[in-house]
Amino acid sequence: MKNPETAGIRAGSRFGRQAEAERNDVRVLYAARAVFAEQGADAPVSAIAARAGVGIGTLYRRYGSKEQLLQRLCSIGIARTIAELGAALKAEGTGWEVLADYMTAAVDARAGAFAALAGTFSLPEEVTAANEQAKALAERVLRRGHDDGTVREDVTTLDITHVIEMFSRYPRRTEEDDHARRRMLALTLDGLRAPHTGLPGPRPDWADYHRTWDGPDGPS
Amino acid sequence: MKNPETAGIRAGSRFGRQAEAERNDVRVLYAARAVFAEQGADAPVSAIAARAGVGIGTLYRRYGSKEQLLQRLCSIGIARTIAELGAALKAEGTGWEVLADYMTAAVDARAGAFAALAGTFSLPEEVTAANEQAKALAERVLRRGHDDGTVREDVTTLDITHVIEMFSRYPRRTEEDDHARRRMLALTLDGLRAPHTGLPGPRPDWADYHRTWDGPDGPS
DNA sequence: TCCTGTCGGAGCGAATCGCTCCGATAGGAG
DNA sequence: CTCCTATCGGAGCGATTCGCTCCGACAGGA
Repeated sequence: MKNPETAGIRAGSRFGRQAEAERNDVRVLYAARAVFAEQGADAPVSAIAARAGVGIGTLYRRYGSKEQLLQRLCSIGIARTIAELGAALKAEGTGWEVLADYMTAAVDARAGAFAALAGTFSLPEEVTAANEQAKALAERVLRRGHDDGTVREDVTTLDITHVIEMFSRYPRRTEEDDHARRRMLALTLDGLRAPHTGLPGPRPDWADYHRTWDGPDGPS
Repeated sequence: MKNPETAGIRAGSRFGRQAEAERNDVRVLYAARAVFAEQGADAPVSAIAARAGVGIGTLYRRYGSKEQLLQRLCSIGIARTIAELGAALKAEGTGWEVLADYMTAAVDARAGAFAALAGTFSLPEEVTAANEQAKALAERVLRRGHDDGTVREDVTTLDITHVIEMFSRYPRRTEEDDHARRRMLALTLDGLRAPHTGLPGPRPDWADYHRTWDGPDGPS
């Protein structure tokens, strides 16, 4: 690591400690995405380190602060969103189908999870620029649905953004949470058009719901 | 207050300090509902006291703990929900219209706001009993929509509950939040049926949205 | 004037969090 | 094998926050 040219370029080192460091980098990123997705963006950094199977010190050597880690995740997330929007533009199917697929993928990836702390940390300039790009792409995807008459005319891309953000924030503590979220998203997506299709999966179960309120130790 | 028969019965004292104490009781309840609605149920007790224009000591003399205050609010909330469901059963209109009105009112009142902390505090027995009653009433309201064919057959009352809870948790920091929430709820409600009606209000504005991310001091 | 009950908030103890610092250790060079 | 260096893991610090207690101030009623 004494050669400054290779500093920050990690794709080449494959053996020994450098390889471990490299693995830890991506493990931390995956863990951070998962933990922030499950517990919200004010989750403790220690939880991320634990999830990654890594010490706190290791985490902080890569990402100088929690804010920098969040920025890195935002950067990755918006890049992914842009890629998916680009793919949606080339995809086959009606405008509604393409839009629904994109929104489903975005919610699954929690693309709007960080909207909850809007204004609490600064966004890298590249991210705000990428956001503009994503907005323009989304406009084109939505227009396609408007043009072929499969998406109602009175929805805008900002409505789409709000929906993705709200569903991204929905908790995922249990499988029932996932199930409920998918059904609600299907409802909302059907609200974008007519006629309706069926809701996904079996009907939700009140027993599972009650377990959530009872806590892990059964009813009080 | 030396007569035990009048202890806890406050509707009679109208003058002096007892009247002030009485006013403070309801001001605290209103403030608690508002603060929990805006900041979530983990909002600090001091914020409630400040909102009510009351000292913390005054608040704690009425409600021995934050948990008791939450329980009181749950009790009031479920009673209100039951009353609205009863009214919905007698209301005129199609099954979808009645259901949509009820759900809109429930979301406006944040009837599902406390679901976020399910399992973190114990529910009074009366509340769990009232919940069962509300569930039965909701079943009848939904059945009406199924019977007259205005509500799709594959939604259940638990779906309705999930929708109310999710929208109840949606933040309300600005008017734009309210606006976005109303539009999304209209979308989801339309997802319950066909054909569609229009979304409420003007189209959302990206400029307002950006202000949220920029924070109170403008863009970075 | 005195007493009773109410009010408001300073502040305590506990819990949590972001982050630093350092001893332990694994791997490569000689 | 020995030594050196880069990396790892986590104890713990300082700051912050929160629920709650405690007490001095004070407004009526007798």
